[in-house]
Amino acid sequence: MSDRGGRRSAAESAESTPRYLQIKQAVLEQIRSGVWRPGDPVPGDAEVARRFGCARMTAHRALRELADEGVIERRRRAGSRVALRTTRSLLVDVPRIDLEIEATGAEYGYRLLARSLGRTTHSARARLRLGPDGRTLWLLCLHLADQRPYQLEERWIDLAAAPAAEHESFRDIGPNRWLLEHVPFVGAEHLIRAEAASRRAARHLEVEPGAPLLVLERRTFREQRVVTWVRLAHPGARYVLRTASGEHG
Amino acid sequence: MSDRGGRRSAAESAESTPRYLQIKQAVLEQIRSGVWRPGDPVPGDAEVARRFGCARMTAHRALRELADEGVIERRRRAGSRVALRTTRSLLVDVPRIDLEIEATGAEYGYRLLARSLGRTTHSARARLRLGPDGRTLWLLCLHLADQRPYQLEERWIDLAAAPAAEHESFRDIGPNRWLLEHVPFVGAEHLIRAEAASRRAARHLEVEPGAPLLVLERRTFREQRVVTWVRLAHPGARYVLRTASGEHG
DNA sequence: GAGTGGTCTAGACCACTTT
DNA sequence: AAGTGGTCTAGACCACTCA
Repeated sequence: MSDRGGRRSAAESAESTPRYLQIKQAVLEQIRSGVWRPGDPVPGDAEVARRFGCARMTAHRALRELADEGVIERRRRAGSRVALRTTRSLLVDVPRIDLEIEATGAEYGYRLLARSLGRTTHSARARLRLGPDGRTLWLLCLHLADQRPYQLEERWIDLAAAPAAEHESFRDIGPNRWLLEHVPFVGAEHLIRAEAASRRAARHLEVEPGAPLLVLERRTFREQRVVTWVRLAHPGARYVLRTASGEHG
Repeated sequence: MSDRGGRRSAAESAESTPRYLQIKQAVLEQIRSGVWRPGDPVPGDAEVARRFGCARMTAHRALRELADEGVIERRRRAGSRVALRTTRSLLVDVPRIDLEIEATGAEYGYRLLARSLGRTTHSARARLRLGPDGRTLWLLCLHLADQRPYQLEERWIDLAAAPAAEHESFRDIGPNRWLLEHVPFVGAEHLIRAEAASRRAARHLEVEPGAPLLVLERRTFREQRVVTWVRLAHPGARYVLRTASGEHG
């Protein structure tokens, strides 16, 4: 009588694909093939439920997910339409550095280059939204893949937000991994830019000064406070960011 | 008797926030505050439904969305746990160039620098997955903000996938906008890298040769076929990519 | 005012995984 | 074998918005 829940006739679907996914795929197919173009109306909950012979909730879930993904736009009374996609959003994966390197089969290496308490620059203070009495820990680290420089990490940690960091040497464990394990759950804000390598960065990354670097800056939040700010620099010639799988066109 | 559907006692929630969102927020709060740490068990559908006095479907939706967002991990029989977040996924906004520039208050400008039929390089052929007889249109365009170079766009279009492009001059409309309006719906694949400016790119972007450029490459698909491949280069000193709003930490 | 989407329920069956 | 998540239903009420 049914294949995975509810009541569905066997004739309607020999597949085990959930009904709401079948609906999503059918709608996407209409859009992909160009039958329904941007701005065109899309059948609503009731119509889809009727066509597919399912409950409105099932049709609704399919259409709601398509709306969440930006494929269609839904408005009460006005109905649903194929979205006018003016912006593309792009889901980029930023894995933990050691796992990323080991995933390629290379050997991961880590070196702490410098560690300093209290030497807080003015700009770091601003980026951390630090008060005048705020204390920070500053770290400079190098991550290596098969003994070659892979990423230069410069980091500030607000010691009020993560006090335990003061007593951690960071000689054997990278700050990223340490923070992931010691700061529970956080939001983040990222910038991606291209920069010319400074003399210091060039020396550590073993590139020419002025060489292009792909730089990722991240501010990490916990309850409105900036816990840490980090700058991750990669030699441009050896590194790319890729979109995660899935359709985010 | 209820405030937005179903049956809910007024005492339970004077707010108009949907029940499933209240549940999501409550779970997130436990995780954010560190009460539930990565790897810790999270109450399942039935338990949440009991605690919040709602139907299991409502609890299920909240937990399912948290799982979709990567906050928790769910496994049958084993139950739900706070996710061990080893990778960060990062949602980057790539708006349509003209809207992006005009949003800053600057005047948008566009210039077609070159247009060529059939001059398909070997590497372009490979990137487009083109057969030996495939024909392409090649374009080089410059996008300006207040008369200053902002983005250099180099593009190949597979004429078999978008035949109408052959008869479009692209002198007055950018290929991005044209394609958005003429190719219905597509998937895409992105690369982000830092590169040193070639002589040609430097001349057009008015930077020194070798200056760092932030380069975004995009392959756009329609039904398994590559419709177009584009390389968007920005002067590193004047451009950053930002994450879209929301928590993707 | 009427139609559309948004949410909720109570119950149901199934699939998967661990015990 | 049992417990958990995954899906589905039929019905319901509400909110928003357009005509």
